[in-house]
Amino acid sequence: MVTLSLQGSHDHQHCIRSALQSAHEICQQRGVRLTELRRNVLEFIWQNHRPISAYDILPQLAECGFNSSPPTVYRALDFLLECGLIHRISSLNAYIGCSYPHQEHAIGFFVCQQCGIAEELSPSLMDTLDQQLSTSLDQQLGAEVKQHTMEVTGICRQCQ
Amino acid sequence: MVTLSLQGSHDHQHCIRSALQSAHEICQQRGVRLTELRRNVLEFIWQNHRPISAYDILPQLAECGFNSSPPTVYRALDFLLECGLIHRISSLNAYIGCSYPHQEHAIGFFVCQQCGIAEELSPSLMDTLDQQLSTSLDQQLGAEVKQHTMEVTGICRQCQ
DNA sequence: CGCATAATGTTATAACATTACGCGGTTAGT
DNA sequence: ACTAACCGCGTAATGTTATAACATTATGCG
Repeated sequence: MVTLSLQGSHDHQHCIRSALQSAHEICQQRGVRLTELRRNVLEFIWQNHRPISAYDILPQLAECGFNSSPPTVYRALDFLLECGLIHRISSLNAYIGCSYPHQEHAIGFFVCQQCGIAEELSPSLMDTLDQQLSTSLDQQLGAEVKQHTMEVTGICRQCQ
Repeated sequence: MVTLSLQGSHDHQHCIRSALQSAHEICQQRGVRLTELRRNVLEFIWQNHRPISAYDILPQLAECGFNSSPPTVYRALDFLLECGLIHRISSLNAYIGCSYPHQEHAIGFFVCQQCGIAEELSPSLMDTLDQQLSTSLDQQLGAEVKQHTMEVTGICRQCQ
């Protein structure tokens, strides 16, 4: 699933449905429960391709009649992160849906400085970078790479 | 200046002196003032190769007789960031001295999960990654890269 | 049913960062 | 030398993000 969110308009309802469907499959596969609360949080995150903060989710939970205190949303976020259904963009303290939930992959994002939209870097691109990195880090520092996250900022096509 | 902090023991006094010397030069060059407060903060950050949080710096400022309230330290941090003398590692909410203060460069770090030490990725490695990225992002998203930060975690040589 | 465990509710607090206002010293223009 | 503008810093208050600790409710299983 590739969202193409930066490549012009798209059927975002499709993104949402697809994300929920994937979540369903992955949770089933893992034997964990996609509860209503968790599904709601995931849906809020998928409202658009903009990273959303934990505290922006809280009032939306309140509207749906859920308890809305920080632990509630953070527990749901932790669960979704754990399942690889969402990612955290640490430079923004914000969360965003994973565009490639069915594959293990290194995590990277392009974030537009202007409009705030974010697009996940493709696993294949991340793989390429990964190889460069692993080799170089081993050579230069004798260090072993476990995981990496990458946050690139720039100007997206629409804003140019 | 390459710190080699992950490659075994090193003369850390040299790191500190070198960092302060560079800071002096760069500030002079830019026509900005490296005040006592700012120099002290830089020195605290260079105590070791571990990222340090803003709130860890505060009590140390207090010991030296400086005012110690958040704005004081954040102003100094902003100044040092602006001058490229330190970097912020956003996944840790922490700050660390720049190992390559004399060159403009993309910013990346290796962080050891075990011991917390951090090492800046060399500008040459970052350049290589940069090229990959710029090309791919242009092709895949039509987006233009302005800046990127990279945070890689793993196990350093000492901890292996 | 009765139990173990998972999920959520609730209260409080920790950790990180910024806004707003003011004051004293330095400096540039007249 | 006067003074207006700016810079660096002090201070108080507040905003934002995240977690700890404990209580309660829901779910699944023997």
